[in-house]
Amino acid sequence: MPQSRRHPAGPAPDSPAPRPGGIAARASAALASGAPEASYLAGLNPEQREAVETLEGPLLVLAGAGTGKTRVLTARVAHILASGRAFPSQILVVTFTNKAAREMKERIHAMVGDQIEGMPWLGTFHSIGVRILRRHHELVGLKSGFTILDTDDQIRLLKQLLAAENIDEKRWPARLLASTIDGWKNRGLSPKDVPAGEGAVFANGKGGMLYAAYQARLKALNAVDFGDLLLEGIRLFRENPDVLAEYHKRFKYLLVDEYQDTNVAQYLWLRLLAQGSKNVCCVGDDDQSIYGWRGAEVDNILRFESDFPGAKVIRLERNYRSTGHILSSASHLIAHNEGRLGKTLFSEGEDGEQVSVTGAWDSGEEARAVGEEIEQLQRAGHKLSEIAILVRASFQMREFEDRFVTLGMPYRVIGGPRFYERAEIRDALAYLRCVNSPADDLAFERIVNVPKRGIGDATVKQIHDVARAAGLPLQEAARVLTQSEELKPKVRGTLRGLIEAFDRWREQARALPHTELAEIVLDESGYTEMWQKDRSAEAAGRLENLKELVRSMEPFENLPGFLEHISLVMDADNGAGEDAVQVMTLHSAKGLEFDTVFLPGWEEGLFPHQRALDEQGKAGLEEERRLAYVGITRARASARIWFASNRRIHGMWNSTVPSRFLDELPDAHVRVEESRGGAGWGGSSYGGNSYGQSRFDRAEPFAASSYSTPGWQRAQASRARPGGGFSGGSSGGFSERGGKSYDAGGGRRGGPTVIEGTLIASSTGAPSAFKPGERVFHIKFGYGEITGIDGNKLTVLFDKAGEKRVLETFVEKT
DNA sequence: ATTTCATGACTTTTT
DNA sequence: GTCATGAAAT
Repeated sequence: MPQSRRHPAGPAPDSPAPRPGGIAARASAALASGAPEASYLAGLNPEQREAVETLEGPLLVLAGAGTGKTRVLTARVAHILASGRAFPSQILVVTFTNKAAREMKERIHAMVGDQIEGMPWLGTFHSIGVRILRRHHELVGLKSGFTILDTDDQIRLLKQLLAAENIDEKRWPARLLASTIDGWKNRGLSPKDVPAGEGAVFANGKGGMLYAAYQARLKALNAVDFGDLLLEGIRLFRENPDVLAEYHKRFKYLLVDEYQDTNVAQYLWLRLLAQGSKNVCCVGDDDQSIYGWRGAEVDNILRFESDFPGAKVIRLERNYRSTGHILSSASHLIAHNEGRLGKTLFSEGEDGEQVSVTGAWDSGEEARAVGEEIEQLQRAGHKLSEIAILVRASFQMREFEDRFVTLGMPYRVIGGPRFYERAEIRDALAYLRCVNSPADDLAFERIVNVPKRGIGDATVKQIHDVARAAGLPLQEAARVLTQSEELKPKVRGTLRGLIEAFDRWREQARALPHTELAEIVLDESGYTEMWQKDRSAEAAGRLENLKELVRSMEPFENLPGFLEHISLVMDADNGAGEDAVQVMTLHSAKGLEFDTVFLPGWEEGLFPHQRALDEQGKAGLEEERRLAYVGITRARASARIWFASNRRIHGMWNSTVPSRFLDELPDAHVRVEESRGGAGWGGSSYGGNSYGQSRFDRAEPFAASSYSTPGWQRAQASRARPGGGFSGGSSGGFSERGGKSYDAGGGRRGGPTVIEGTLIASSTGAPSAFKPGERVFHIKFGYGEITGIDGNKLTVLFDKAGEKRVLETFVEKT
């Protein structure tokens, strides 16, 4: 690592002392004189290399899917350091997620070694935002040690405000107000900036006022929400030019990842900081902008050149991930969008396998067939962790999960409720927050009656009244109240017990390590016991989570340190690595890649989602299309798209029409397949033939729907075509206009309906160790009673989940 | 104060 | 159909 030696050893990392001239000159001289190429440049293609080496002035790197965007960012940091143009502490690197920040950190570490230790300004927008606010808290009217509210706290606070204003929470839910305020904050609007008309939309003109009241409450609680971390930062910079100037001096180079996801507030924040050195490098892909619904402005990336005068744009179009057919399909699809900066991805790899499109009769068959294909892949030696199922909406996951549970196929759901969002974790954290800070009213409110200890709404209201009257935090108010005669003796006793417990824990906190303290708190509060008594399926997992929480505290110095970290980093590393099929939404798949990707549910209404079309019109459609593009480009070698002809929506069975996106795929790169599993596999898991019959009843107009016209037209056409039958047969239905024709799986089913029962009957084996009537426990479904046994498959009536068929290896006797 | 019942929503999700 | 939330019943 020659670059580490080039670095001056003299000044402390944080000292600005810029004397890059001499070093830079030496570095470039070394490069020019044909010195051995720096290791971080090895293997970069010409465009990547240009993006790494163009250090001065604004730069936009348009990096298509799989073109080595992170590689460029990390190499660029290495290059800045190696050339001695800046100290590690003078580089600002912002990402969106903690995960991205972590990965970036690791990869930079691999390149530059310990210099990464001197980079405190690598993190998410929000973590850097807090860092700045903590340094200048007094300038924005906050006391040191201000707390950061999570969404739950936010909603609770808003509910109180709505109640105080006598606004009907039914008609104007706090949740809606929260997202409205969030939206304003995303757009960089403080209460006075909200256009009057917009502020009036909520609760008959009270929206703007509520926003202002909310901000006032935050200040009173010495708290900020996530939006404030940026918004207050912007205000700080605008009102204090000297502070801004300090940061201008500090940040010589700014790097931004996933620029297409920035919202207006983030853009403003960044622009203020970038006005200093002007060396701002944004990396992103307008075609992967899929977060418009939470405030991301594709416009930011489209406007980059005019926002940052003199900006240079470099396109990375050489794809290293996917095979030819996959890449061509994705490119052809995304080309239907207008308003793109435009990139043409190419690869030098092989064409590989075509993208397959398969129709299934219904979502159940879709899951079954996909499950079967995965079993085949597994038998062929594919790793399960290289197979992903990417769905549009999370409700689609359940059917796959159920299927995998039945098959005994290991799977892992990515996303879903995150670790720190789980109720038990939030409760535990609320206890710790109360110990840490007696003034944390929101935390106190959360746990005052968890576990149930008889302190209900009425008592809480009394505490509130005392608190408001005396200007005390809730905990202190509660203490005062227990000293008075106002409470019933029983309630008074328990409340006093709780307050005393907190006092005791606070005392112990001085002496004990914080992990031990946490265990004591959870134990003595009765919280652990509450879950131990719980007989539901999740209880065991929750207790496990609590243990995990305590473990996760270990690396931290003390309790406050841990709590600060937690409020920003709401994710935990859910132990990856095991060999399991990955199930997730398209959104959470961004940035990942797999050998094989299944893309189920490509039907009008689901994908593109009806609501995106209704609410956002063309912009919504284009974002959905970008989502489709993201989905296809996740695949290295195999992309398999599915659609079902029937799907249950809100509990009702609906006929569906294949997605218009299927029309937009290029014929040459797509292979239309018939659903595997034909007769004998179709049908429902209920095993009832009444359902099989109804299938035929409903099937007629839809099963053979060709999709060479846009979705809704197709729907009209197929309805208007009574002769168009399901009986198209295994020849693959018929096609209009010579276009592609998709035959839903049901189409080739000519004979009598064979239900899954045949399969079950054939799976006889050794006598089961279980008996009907026995109580069992299942990791996913909880407790239940065996109602039937068939070989190694049990039918169990679960207390919570209803009747399910499961493999006996997945249950244990209770 | 707690349990049970009914009502309504039901895309995506980070910080 | 299913889940969460809020109001009536206990």
